[in-house]
Amino acid sequence: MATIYDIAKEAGVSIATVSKVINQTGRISDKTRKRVQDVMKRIDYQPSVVASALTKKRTYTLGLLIPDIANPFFAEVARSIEDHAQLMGYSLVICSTDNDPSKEERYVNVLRQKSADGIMIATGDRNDALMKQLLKLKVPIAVIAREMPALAVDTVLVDDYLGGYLAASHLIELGHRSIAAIAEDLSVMSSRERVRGYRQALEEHGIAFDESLVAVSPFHVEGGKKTALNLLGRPNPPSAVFACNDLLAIGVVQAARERGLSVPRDLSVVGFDNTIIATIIDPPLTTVAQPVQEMGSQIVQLISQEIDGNKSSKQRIVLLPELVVRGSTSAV
Amino acid sequence: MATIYDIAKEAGVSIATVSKVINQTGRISDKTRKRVQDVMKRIDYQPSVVASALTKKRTYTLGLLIPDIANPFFAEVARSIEDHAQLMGYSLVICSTDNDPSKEERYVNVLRQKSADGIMIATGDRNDALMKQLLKLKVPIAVIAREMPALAVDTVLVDDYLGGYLAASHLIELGHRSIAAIAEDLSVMSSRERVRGYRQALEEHGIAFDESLVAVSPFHVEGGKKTALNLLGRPNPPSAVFACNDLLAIGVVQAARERGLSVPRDLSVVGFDNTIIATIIDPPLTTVAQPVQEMGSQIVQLISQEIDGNKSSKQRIVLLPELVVRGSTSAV
DNA sequence: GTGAAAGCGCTAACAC
DNA sequence: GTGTTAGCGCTTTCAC
Repeated sequence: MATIYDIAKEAGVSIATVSKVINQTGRISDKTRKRVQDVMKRIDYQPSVVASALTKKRTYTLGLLIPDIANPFFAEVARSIEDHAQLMGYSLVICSTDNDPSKEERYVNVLRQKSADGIMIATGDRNDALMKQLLKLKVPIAVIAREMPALAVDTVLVDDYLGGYLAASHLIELGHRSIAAIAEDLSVMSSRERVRGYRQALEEHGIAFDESLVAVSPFHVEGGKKTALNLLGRPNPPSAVFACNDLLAIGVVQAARERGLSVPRDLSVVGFDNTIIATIIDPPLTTVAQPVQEMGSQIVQLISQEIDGNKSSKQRIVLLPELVVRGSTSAV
Repeated sequence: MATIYDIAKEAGVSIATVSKVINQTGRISDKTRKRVQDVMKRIDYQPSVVASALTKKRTYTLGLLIPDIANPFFAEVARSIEDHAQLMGYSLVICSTDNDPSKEERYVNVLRQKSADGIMIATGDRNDALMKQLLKLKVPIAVIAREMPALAVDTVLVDDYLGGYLAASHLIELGHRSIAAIAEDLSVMSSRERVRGYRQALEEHGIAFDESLVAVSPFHVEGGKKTALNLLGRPNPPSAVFACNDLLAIGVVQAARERGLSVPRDLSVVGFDNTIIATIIDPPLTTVAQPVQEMGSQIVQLISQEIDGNKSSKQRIVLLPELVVRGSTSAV
């Protein structure tokens, strides 16, 4: 690998001069700049970020903590973040934690050792100890698609409450009165908010809230299916289900099928996230869309401001979800 | 951030000693080792990888070039690679290139500047210039799920030919005689091989190969759908379709539905990859499974050996695909 | 406009 | 067993 010394020698200047043309700092005559640039191009010289990081204290690397990159929703979020990060000159290190606090901690330590410029977090609601630590260490962090109510931290998320409200309202307008909800995990804020929005819609329309219609499920297809099978096996099964994410919703659709029910004729289903999956299944899923592109853009914005230090106070950016009506819902 | 000097001072030793306990090199008495370790723990000291990288020439970072992390197949591959990389002490920088040579080049330059220890490539078949360059630069590389026939480079992939053969044989055994194939892109080796396997199966069973039944399509759902609509609109539509990946297969299923055909009663469909999507749709998709876990494990193995230099020659590891029979295929 | 030199946090050779 | 010291490839002051 060529170093700055090779370039300097070849161009007949000092390494300081080369450094200045690389970083476009100081004042260099057009003539020497051109000469240096030519040499760099000819040698195919790539300045070492690791060397410059040592003095500049910048690695141009961002960590992304997510539950699982193989989960379609988070994969889409990651892609959006990657693109925006790239535009701002950052690379992305992905860290799939499975929401496991010990993996979270291990990954955070790796990111610290590698001097990541910032860490974006979409995992570990329960683990606010982690974030407190990061905050104390002054590591720039930003949270996406999660809510950390008690912590002063930059956040971008969707209005989950509104999302739940939109989903339930849609079903109510279609004439449904017995609407179940399947949540991922009520200890997770966003899940709770979605259910709260659902409940609010019911109440506004004078529908009594039935606690037993709210179920909690592991957040994958199987979980949704099992939970829905229970719900549908009740004496008075619901005519519609609001699932807190698309994977759960698919599970509900599968459960309906297994019970010999047709979606949407016998059972309406609304999901959440609007992942690729929602468009792929049959019937296509009515779901609450998160503006993933915008979220990626905003979080990269937030963390890069945080890194640059031109940021007086923390922000919480709340984006509005949108209901996407497809084929999995219909009038009773 | 605490440095090695802080630890040394606090523990009353030299920085060399601290370095030795960090790296478990040299000989240190148990007593001083313990003292140093205690201090490190107390201060929550994280050794700087960027500083050590400068002398060790190791960043413990691997680049992963893929078409799109939001594509379920590649997301699953990435997850597998991430896990195995982590076990070997490496972090993963993901680079979604959209198969765009200019993005590939940009990402490769970033990875070089950051001194990534190695680059894993699952993108850009056409772009063997890129790989030649990397090879010449002595950057450790390994290719996954792609084939670079003319290049001496470590590779792990599935036997695509066998995969196509398995898919077609399955359909033939079910009594199908008019079997279409939809390929992603015939300039891509793996696609070509899958079609070749399909063709071989036909010939072995004395079924005349009909060129017009092989179609090429953009590799997403919409593409598969459009292509399948054409195929199904022919005077003698096929009774079965082998699609070269699950996304295309979904498109075929959607097309069938649009034509009022039932899958598998009127049309059998086989996919490739066995992504989460195959299990989610209705009917669940019969598909050729790639052993994603094993592939991730193998490629990390290969590249880490390459990095460590204990590797005399390049290898090409060919894993065997397996047909997973689900509900999208049936006898004619 | 340009260059000399100190220093970023660490490793590794060598001395003791 | 432990410490001294010269780099690793770059940035940044400060002189000229």
